[in-house]
Amino acid sequence: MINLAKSIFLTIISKPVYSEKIAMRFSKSFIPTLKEVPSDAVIQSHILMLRAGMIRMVSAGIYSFLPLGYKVIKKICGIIRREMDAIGGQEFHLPALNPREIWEETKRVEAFGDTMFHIKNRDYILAPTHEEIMTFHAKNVLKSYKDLPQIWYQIQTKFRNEPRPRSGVIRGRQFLMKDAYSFDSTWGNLDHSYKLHDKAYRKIFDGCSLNYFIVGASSGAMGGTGSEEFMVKSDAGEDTVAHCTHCGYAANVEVAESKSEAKKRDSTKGELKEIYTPNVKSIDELCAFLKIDESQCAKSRIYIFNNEPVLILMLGNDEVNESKLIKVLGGNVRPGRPDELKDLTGADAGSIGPVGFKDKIIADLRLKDANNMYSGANKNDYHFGGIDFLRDVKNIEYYDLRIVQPGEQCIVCGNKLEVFTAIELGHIFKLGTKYSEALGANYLDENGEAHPIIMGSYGIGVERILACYIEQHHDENGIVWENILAPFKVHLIALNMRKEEVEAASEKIYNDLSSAGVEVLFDDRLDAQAGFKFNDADLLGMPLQVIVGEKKLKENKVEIKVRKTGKREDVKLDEIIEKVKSFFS
RNA sequence: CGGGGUGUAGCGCAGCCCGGUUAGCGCGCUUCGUUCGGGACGAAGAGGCCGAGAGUUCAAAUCUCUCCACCCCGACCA
Repeated sequence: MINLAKSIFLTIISKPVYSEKIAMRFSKSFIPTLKEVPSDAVIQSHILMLRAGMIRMVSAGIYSFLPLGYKVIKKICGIIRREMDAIGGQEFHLPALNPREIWEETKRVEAFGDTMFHIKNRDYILAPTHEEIMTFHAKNVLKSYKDLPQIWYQIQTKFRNEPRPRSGVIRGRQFLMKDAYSFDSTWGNLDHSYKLHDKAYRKIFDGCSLNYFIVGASSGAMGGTGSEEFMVKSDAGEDTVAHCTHCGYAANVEVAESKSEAKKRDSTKGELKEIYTPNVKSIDELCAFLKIDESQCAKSRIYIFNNEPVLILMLGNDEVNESKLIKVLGGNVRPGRPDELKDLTGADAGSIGPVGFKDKIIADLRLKDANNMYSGANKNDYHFGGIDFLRDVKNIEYYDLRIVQPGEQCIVCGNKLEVFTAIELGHIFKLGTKYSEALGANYLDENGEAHPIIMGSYGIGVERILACYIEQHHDENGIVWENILAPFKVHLIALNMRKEEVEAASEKIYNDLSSAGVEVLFDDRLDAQAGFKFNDADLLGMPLQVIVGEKKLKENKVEIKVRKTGKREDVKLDEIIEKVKSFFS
């Protein structure tokens, strides 16, 4: 008797207050699909989200999620929560509206500049991220080493006044971010928290069936332990990265390096000689004219740094990487204008060279101490041959200045590098004590000494997961959902609801599926043509389509179509549930 | 912020150069009928401040100026 009462009680208290509706009728749902492609969408994920009735634009970079799209967002958030909770994360919900004062304390009002939204009639800002508020709470609560470590996270709306929103939901002015913050007492413990996030992030992106790779963001060398970016290859990407599929080396091209052989010094000592080279401008023309290899040529580029000219020498057709150049010189660099080139050297681009150049010269490492080189003679239509960088040019400084090209050898393993653009999905970052110091978030150690809490911050763009997923999982007919993120598992299509037997059979299947716990979207629209329903089903892309038509019903069968493969199979009415369940198991 | 482009019905567009009936077309929507396994057909409808403002003119979607919005390329991107 007591046991019975207990079990009833447990049943009552364990019943969830609310659970997501798993079955929907198309005729009663707001899923405004579009046949035509909206003119301002360019990339596939944007086009398909609009066409599938998942989102609508309100203003540049501001989108509404419609029920179908929001359903997927909720699933993504579910996966994120699962993995964040698994590493001990605790979910918060912080305000988006923040007092500006706290942002002044960390000097980030200035740092964000125009990217931050400011409220006009109060001293508030709309938060672009939440280091400040999280640290504010940490300061008030985490007083002792016994309170640490902590992992706090939230899934919440961020506001950034992007100068140019683009690619639909990928770069918006308002977007959802999962942001997490770790609080530790030692740097070693921070390493641990960081690794936990690294692991969780891999599980999240794997769980979402995304094909991604990881870039050490802080430096090109593999040792970038302080920060990693989780990236997805995409033409809509905003970062260009070099990636080695063999060993996993990945780096932003701004810092990427490859194995490129330096020009070796010849044992024979050539004489410096001026050569008449009429109308020869490019390296290729020079090679053709003199019948030499591009590895014997030094290309010259003139940049202006703080109003001072700098001659940059590159081997053959290597291109100058301006990011690397800026790093070397220290900012404020621009290419020289044609008139400046003429004034400085007496020649136009194509005939410029290091011999006799009076100002600063820096060269790419591949050229170090090279001899017997060809380069411009600072006189139109003339080049020098036999240049010895030790003998004929003085004070050259050497740096890595070149842009990595596709197909070059990986700096780590020597296999071929790919170069492509990518979207940043997530970023994990060892913050250290920047915010805890600025806001005075200290804890007391075992000896009663105060130390700033050591922090990490970890972000994921929620909508980007969705957009990248669609970028990677679609075909010419629409979206192709894998089981995990699909808004519904089954798209049940009644081909002609006006036929009694079709209506009766599909209603029964609908009820059976939903009571079996299968998420099902039932296209019960009365007057839509078969083709119309098929195309909508392919566009929306649920993994399995169950097609109920008059013909097959005569044999007590329906057709099941797998969206991804297009494979069709006839299934007996009383075997549908079993068939569907085995497909998803 | 620089360069380019576009704003006309819910969506996609024509008309604009060269001003002049009631501003059109396709999709979608409403009603009726016929269709019903790959975006059907017929008939009848509804729906517009032609992005906003100012100007030129007898007359402006159309010409001029200003502004705004949106898209693309670039710059920027904690």
